[in-house]
Amino acid sequence: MIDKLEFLLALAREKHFGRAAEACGVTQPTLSAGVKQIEDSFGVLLVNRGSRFQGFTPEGERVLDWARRIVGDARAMREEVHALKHGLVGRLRLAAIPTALAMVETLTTPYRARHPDVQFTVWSRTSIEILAHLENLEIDAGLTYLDNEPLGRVTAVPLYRERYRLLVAADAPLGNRDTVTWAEVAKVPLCLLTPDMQNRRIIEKLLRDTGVEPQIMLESDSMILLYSHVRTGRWASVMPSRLAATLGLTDVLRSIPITGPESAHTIGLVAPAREPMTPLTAALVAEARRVASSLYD
Amino acid sequence: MIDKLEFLLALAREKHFGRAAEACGVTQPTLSAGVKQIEDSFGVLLVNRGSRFQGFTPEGERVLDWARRIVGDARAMREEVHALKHGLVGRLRLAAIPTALAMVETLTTPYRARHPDVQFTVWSRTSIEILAHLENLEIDAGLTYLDNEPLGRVTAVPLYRERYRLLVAADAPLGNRDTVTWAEVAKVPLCLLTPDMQNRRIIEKLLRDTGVEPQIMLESDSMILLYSHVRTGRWASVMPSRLAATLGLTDVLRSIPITGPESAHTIGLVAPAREPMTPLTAALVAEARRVASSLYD
DNA sequence: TGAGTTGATAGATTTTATCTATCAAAACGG
DNA sequence: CCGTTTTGATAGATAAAATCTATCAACTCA
Repeated sequence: MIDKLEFLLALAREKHFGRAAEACGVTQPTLSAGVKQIEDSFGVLLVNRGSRFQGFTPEGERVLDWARRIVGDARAMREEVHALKHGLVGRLRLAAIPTALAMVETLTTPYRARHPDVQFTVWSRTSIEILAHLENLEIDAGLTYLDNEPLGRVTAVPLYRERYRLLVAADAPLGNRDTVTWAEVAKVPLCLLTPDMQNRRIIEKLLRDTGVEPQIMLESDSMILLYSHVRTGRWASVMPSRLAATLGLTDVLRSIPITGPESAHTIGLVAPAREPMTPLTAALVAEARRVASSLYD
Repeated sequence: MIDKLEFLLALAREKHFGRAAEACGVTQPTLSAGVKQIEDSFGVLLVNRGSRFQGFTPEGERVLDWARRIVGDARAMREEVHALKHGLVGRLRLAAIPTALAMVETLTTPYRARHPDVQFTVWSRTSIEILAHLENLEIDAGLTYLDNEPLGRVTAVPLYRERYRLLVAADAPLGNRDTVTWAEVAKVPLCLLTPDMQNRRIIEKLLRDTGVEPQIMLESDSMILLYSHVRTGRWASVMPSRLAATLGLTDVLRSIPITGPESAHTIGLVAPAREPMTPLTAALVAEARRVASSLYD
């Protein structure tokens, strides 16, 4: 039964019987039969078909919701029993928004000191993708904005607040200033994240609110790419202050506080609101709570 | 997998492989194999055995906890899908403490008016049994005390407060009074519920607190039996006022308010804290919230 | 129209689940 | 202390299911 529910989850993820089957490690007829069996046992069609996958019926959506929970609980049960016997061992699957990637270390380092046998996989994702992956049990926790998108059924631990700085060469326009305003920044050609990133949307709104149309000369989904451009001293960018500090400055590069309208954007850890959580995730949330006090201002 | 977890739940209930198997509708070797299979898949012993069932290991208790949730969620999923197709149909399994039995009607009658196809099974149980049955998924909801025993993971809806009256013949001692005190009641020979009932313990404490050793002439787990004795006019009892009113008085029988220390005992509906609840249970909780306002004072 | 995609179906095969029958160990009772 | 009963494990046979390969029909798109 639970494996059939996993078929459904894979189908929701892949929107394709063949690929869902592959993801589950079975053949396509097996997955089709599994889905059909759930439908028969419930006496309701769950998937709209017509020579191809066409989404779920309303009943299917409800079953999907339950399936996520049941499958998640079943995994949590396995993990907990395993932890009782072998201690905290396994792999935590995390995702973080690009501007928070450099902060992941503040969680993983003390976590590893406490639980040396836990391994990590960390993906760089948009805030929306992080919530979707959390929902689909593809990650155990995420680092993302807590105060914008609706979060859903998650436990959230605030970690710190994003404040922005202009990264610019000392000999470029504005490069000699101690502080700048958003209105001034809006007139500088910038390198920013791609528009699917919430950070880009936040910064772009702050810039536009000054009445000036910002010039985005270069965009990327990689902070490393942005930073490597800015480092040449020939490009400018706006970055969270902590990130700028982590990446480090050169003698030609300055990180200048931006004054003016402060928009509060809290970044924190999000994990499924499962009670109890899996031991690995529970330990991460505990670590986040500990770390939060030393970061948050 | 889920059916194996049901085996575990049955075993926890019956504490006996043979009876658990019978309860699941399988043979004993089948159930034994099912339990063993879970143990193998987790790599941990869950049940202490030694020629007979000897309880669960610590890991077993944890698995049991998860199993209750997973099995409950799986049932809720089935019920919800069924309700989407056929409306609210099925059977609600309830239990109530004896003194609340006469109040069940205030929930079931309006419920039935709204959902005519739902059937009911109602058991008379002690407050402790009700919580245990709720835990074991043997009932969907219960009517019991909300403010004494620890309730556990349940949703509780307060319905009304139990206040006590002396039921006594008009020509018996105290029979001519408009009010009596607990100290006076303690000197009258009484019929009460058996000591496993919380109501008995509550009343007995109120009586003892007056310093007099109460005389319990007759005890039973059935309110009907107590009432039929009191109705003869030759026995006396202490009952919640609402119950006395429901059962009705005769011309020789009086229901006299008891003054003195008021101990608050709220009675309410308890249902599993599942999110979302099964549709049948959700409707009952909704009904309870509606009814509560008209009952509670 | 023809190649490529997609999911359902048929039939064979393997795997799993379950049953009956039996056994060994412990508990019980005189 | 010895038969009897209770209890859960085990063996072997059988039934049920899950899964695979191969194929098909419907649709899509160039």
